[in-house]
Amino acid sequence: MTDQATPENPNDLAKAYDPSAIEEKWAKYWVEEHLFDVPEGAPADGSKTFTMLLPPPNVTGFLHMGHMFEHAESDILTRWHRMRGERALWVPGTDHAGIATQMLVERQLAKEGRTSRVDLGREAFTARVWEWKQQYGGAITTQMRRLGATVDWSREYFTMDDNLSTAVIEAFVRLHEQGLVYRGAYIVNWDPVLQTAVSDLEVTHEDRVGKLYHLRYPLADGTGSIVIATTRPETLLGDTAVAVNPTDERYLALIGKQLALPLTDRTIPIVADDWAQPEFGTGAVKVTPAHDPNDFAIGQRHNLPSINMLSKTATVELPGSKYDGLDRYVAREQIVADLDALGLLVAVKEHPMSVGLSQRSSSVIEPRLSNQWFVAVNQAPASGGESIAAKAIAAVKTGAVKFTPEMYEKTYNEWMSNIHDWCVSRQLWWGHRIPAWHCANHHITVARTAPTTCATCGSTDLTQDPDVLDTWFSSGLLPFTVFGWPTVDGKPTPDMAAFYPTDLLVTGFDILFFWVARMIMLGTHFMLDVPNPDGTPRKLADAVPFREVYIHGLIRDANREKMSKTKGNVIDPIEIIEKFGTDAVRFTLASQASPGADIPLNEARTEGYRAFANKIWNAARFLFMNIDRAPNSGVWRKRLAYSATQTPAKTSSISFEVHPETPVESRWIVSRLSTVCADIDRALKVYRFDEAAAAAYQFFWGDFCDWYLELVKLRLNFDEGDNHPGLITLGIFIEVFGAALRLLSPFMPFITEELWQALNEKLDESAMSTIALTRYPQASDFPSDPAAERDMTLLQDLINTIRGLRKEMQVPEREAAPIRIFASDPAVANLASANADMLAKMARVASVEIAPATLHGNGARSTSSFDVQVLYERQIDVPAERERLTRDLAKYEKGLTAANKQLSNEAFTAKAPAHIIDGLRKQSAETQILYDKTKAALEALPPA
RNA sequence: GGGCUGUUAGCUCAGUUGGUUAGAGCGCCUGCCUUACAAGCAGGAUGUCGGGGGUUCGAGUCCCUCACGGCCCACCA
Repeated sequence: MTDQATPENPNDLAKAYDPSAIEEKWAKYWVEEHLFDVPEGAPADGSKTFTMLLPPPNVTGFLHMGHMFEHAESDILTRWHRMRGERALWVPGTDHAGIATQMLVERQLAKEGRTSRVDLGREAFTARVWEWKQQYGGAITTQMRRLGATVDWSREYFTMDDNLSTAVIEAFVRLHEQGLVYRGAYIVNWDPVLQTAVSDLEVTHEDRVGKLYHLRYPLADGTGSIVIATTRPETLLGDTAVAVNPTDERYLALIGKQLALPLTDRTIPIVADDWAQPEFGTGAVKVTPAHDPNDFAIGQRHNLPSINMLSKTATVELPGSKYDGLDRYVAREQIVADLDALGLLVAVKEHPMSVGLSQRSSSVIEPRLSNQWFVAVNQAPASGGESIAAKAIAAVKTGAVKFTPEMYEKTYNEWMSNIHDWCVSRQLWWGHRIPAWHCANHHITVARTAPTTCATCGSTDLTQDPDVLDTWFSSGLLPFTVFGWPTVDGKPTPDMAAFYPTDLLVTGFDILFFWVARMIMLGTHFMLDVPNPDGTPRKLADAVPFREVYIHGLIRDANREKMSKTKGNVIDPIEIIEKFGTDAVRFTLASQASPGADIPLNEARTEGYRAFANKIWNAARFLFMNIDRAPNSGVWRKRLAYSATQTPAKTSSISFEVHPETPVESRWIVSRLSTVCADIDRALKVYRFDEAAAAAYQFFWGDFCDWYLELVKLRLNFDEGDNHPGLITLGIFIEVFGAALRLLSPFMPFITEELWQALNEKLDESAMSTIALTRYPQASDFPSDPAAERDMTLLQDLINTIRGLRKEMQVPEREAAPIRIFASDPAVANLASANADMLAKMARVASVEIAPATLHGNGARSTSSFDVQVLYERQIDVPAERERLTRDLAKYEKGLTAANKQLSNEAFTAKAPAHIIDGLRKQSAETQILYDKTKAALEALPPA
């Protein structure tokens, strides 16, 4: 704790809150004390569990604002559930991130001027990647520790850990056994820079203006020609047909004829296929089965050969051809020029098109025919049952998995219903190697461990498939592999029994298909085979990887722009944290977080929440100062003892004592506390972090500091012995403050921990422990007191009215002035006289005079229940007062007219619900009073 | 081509199933160093709820339409 005690400030907190002085200490404490580690298996005491999997960041990654946002939301929920007495488990880990990591190490090699990965060899290269991983990997998890994320570090995993790798192999082999994995030559998205296939999802599309070339292909018999249209003329070298639509009358006569393919010595047929659209281009399309997915399909339909004419690096690969070895774009220009020279270039038109780019390398994807491994997602397993996609669709349709916001269910269904087989092989070295072995006779043996002989021909000449699996294949298994799948005996492990299905997944929509959908597919597929803990067969509803998915928005900059390095508008979380403190940043994020909503980050807002932290800090200073002043009495110590023993497990038999003679502000604040507890719980249940944060903020600043803390200054007198009401008030003050800290703790863990422990220390509580393991305040813990709330509201009205009047009359800030209250209701008058000290403190009232009637005009301010005058020599500013009254009058008149018009509408009174009509009547009556009063006051003003 | 989504105060956003006079933070104006806090206190101003039409006793909220944004999916040579 910082120690800047001064005679003026007889407490030991610094005058302003300095996050940097305390955050590291607590971050370290939370980790080192293993406070959030969760033991294996179900809790012995039968308490509920709450389980989440951290979306594993790439091992190469650094923390950005998006992580911090996601982690803040997740941590708020985890802390909240934990404080509610649940066994909260948040499992962290990192992903080996095949492509990203391999790229990074390759780049490093290049920078060192060392040999390429190919020269290094596979074994040495992967060793090098592991080395890199040990040394630099997992920067994010280090940063997470500093930010106080309450994950269970004892369970931290890496997707290439031995047990997880074994599970990946098991999953692949089982899919193969079920006939759901196959290998074949298909058109895939080829990244010529990374030299690997990538899945459809890893291709992003960009609109560009390209060129559409019209090329003439002469008939082989010399009787004519046909003009085709293409955007990629270089692929002409791989053409094996030209297709026209069977209904296209222009070409009917040509169907079946042979064309002399220009620049080659090959002839190719003209085929009829529906794919060719008469309206597009010339209506005739060249068919290149090896380099276009549609052409591949046409090739299949018409039994056309495929000519693979592009290499792995997208250069022309046609030995003997003059174009052999040319880059695809160089070849394009060359070929167009050559065709032009031959008079076969008919036209070149600008053509808007969408170009497929590799998400990782940004290179233009080249569709390429190659041998790849696929997961058959639409096929029923050999052993029976439904396809992977069917189960994944059912999981969401039946509500076993729920999305927030709900609209993502639609997106998910749409995608899942049109899903293609999943290309899972990658031509990389870093990742889980595919457990398949090829023999010299081109047979493939898929096995859990390296086989000695080929399963088909018995050959012993075996080499393992060089490819590795898509990173998302392994991460898609995580919800059950982290809990011990596959199990030796087929029964669930204790962890699986306790924590699967997990309760919630917090993630962004950017990995909805990549990861969320894959987890649902693989979870429902594999876990359906694992029986329930009691031995009964598992149902789909309990095979799902998580019961709920909460999808958050994107972090944007202050102008709602997406953050990107090229735009240079990236906000570094560490920087902003150093500037404002972790709690302030967390609160900023929470205060704007509602399902699906993007977060525009602007510093002004964070500045405001830094001020909020400072406010909390200073409220503590004030409390501590009073504790120091107070005699060492059991009265308030009992209060704190009560507070400190509030463990999450204690869920009942709690009663907070408030005596009827306790001053109104204390009864009021306790009642408000009850309400705000309910509000926060309600909001967090539906992921309205913004509403929860606003409720906590408003309560602490608006109610607790602005009103309670000021009023309590009237009560905290300790010079009359042990049972003085001041001590009772101090006890309530301590308890409400403690509860407020606990309420805020999930949102602002650092400052609340610091102050909670400081408070405990101050009260010599020996059983000190982290605030994170105390009970989350519940509405039922505190008595609701409608009478106190009503009285307090009236007093606040009175004080606000007097303040406004004083301001208008320009009564000097420090000068007290007498007031006169006119109220027809004696209860109002009584309340005012009984709380004259409150009025004096809050509105500088010198004395209160009561007049039993109402007053119209004469410099009074009015509400519907009272009029009040400030008795001061200075006259009110007549023109200003007239202006204000005129404005009010117009407002009331408008409201009155509208209300009365509606009330006299028979259709309204006949159809509207009673409470609406009553409400409107009441409002109309009140407005009428205000109108009359205002009108009278206006008339009473001296003439202009 | 298909789908989703947004437009509310100068700025960034709330506004639950349609219901009483639309809110918050920041910013702005005025006055205060009032012993927890100037990262503070008190008071104040600010809205044709994107345009138009419809349903309804009643619309920021539901429907249609237009305008301008944003996002996702897709095998348009």
